[in-house]
Amino acid sequence: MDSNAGTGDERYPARAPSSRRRGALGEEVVDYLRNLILTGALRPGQKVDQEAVGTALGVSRSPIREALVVLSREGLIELTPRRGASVVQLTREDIIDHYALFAVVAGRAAAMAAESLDEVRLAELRAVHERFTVENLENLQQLNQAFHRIINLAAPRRTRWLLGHLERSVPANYFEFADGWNRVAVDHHLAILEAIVAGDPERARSAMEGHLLESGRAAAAQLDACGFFDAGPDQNT
Amino acid sequence: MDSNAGTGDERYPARAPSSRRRGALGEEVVDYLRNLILTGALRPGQKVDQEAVGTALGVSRSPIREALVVLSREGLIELTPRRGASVVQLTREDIIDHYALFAVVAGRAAAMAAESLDEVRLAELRAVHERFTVENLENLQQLNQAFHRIINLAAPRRTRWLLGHLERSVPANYFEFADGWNRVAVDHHLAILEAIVAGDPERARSAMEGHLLESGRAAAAQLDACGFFDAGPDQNT
DNA sequence: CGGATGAATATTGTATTCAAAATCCACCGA
DNA sequence: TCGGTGGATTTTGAATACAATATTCATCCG
Repeated sequence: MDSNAGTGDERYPARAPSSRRRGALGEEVVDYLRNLILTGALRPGQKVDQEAVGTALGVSRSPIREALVVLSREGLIELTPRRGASVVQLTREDIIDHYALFAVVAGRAAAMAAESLDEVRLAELRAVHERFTVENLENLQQLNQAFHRIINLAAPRRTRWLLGHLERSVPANYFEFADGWNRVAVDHHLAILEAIVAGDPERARSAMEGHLLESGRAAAAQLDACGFFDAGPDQNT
Repeated sequence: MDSNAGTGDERYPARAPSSRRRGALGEEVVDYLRNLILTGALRPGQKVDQEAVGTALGVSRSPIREALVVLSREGLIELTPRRGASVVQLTREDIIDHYALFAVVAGRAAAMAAESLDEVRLAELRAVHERFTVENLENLQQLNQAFHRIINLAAPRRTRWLLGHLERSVPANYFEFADGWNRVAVDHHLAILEAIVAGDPERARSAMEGHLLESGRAAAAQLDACGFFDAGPDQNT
């Protein structure tokens, strides 16, 4: 008697309509499903039941369909023509690889930041870094994003766009800052900051690359600990 | 009396149903629209009329909607919540930037290829390169893709995935091999090939990066000549 | 004569319906 | 007992229907 209470719901947690502005309903579904996947609630290989998700969120299948398309483009689910959507099995190699890509792209942004950031932005960057070192609260995630966002502002549009995508579609955001990882991150950020302040593109690049490669290792370790990689493909087709 | 013949069509060229396998109908629409955008038939800023596209292709709005989502994720169109889809204005900077991203990612793949390609793949690579130097036909595009695909095989899954995306969503594929660009490309490919054969990752990386940065410049020049960047945002909203 | 206002129209986002394909399940035969 | 076969059920992909918002266009007021 744990689920499937007669007429309605299933293994998808229901959710309140939540200020449903008409339009962009699809995005809501995307977030919902991405969370389920990246937190491991939906096991790899598991099939995504459109109808079930629909009733869980109280929407029709149309926006869900669109959400599935988005997630398939992000590489989180696989969309086989007449057989529906199933969660992709992310391996440790995928995570490491993903962060390596992140590293080269963000490294590019950092190099450009070292060349072109003005004093105002630099001050902002310093301020965010300062708060990052001080706070031991749980908005570390936000401060971290703010730090990187300022740097990314120096990159041209397409690069910013790609960085956004790379940032979104990886599970580690949810766990990265457990452990003492933030201690390490502070050091990394300091190195990046100094290189940018010094106006040294190559040093900024390699500092950023190193930071993200380390992040990848940390993320992989965290996911390992959470058993994210353990369960082989779920066999409920 | 050029278009709008009474009841039906519009500025979207009609197209035969073309072996419509049920399922993956959305992909067909994606290709159709991407062509229109990347060849410049659809001007930047121009709005995409779902209904019109639907009647032009003889399908309903559902698959078109999905296609628009895909293209928005590729950065080719912008999707504003209650106002529909409009073609993104790609600037010269976007193209250059795009190729720069392509360069760092493909460079990574080339470096890995230099480390891990086995004799069989190397032979394939040499063969493709050989045909590339000889042929002056118009399947240069395909040979070029084959060349890069073999190299990309050495990269891990996520990198291959990203390369696929980067390759698709850029207009230059349609024009790159005009002019005497293929003469230059042959030299570049040779340098890459030699570096990989020599098993020198760093040389392979920088050869590949250089190749793609040059490609970017060539592509931008081509697009320039075609007037791709000229027309400011079309004002038919 | 110009600009604001409001109804008429068009277009979107979402829900619902429908046909085809896939999955499931019971029955049959070896 | 096991595997194949045929039909019932489920689920998908696409088309249609409907409600809400945008847009257009004509009118009215300054």
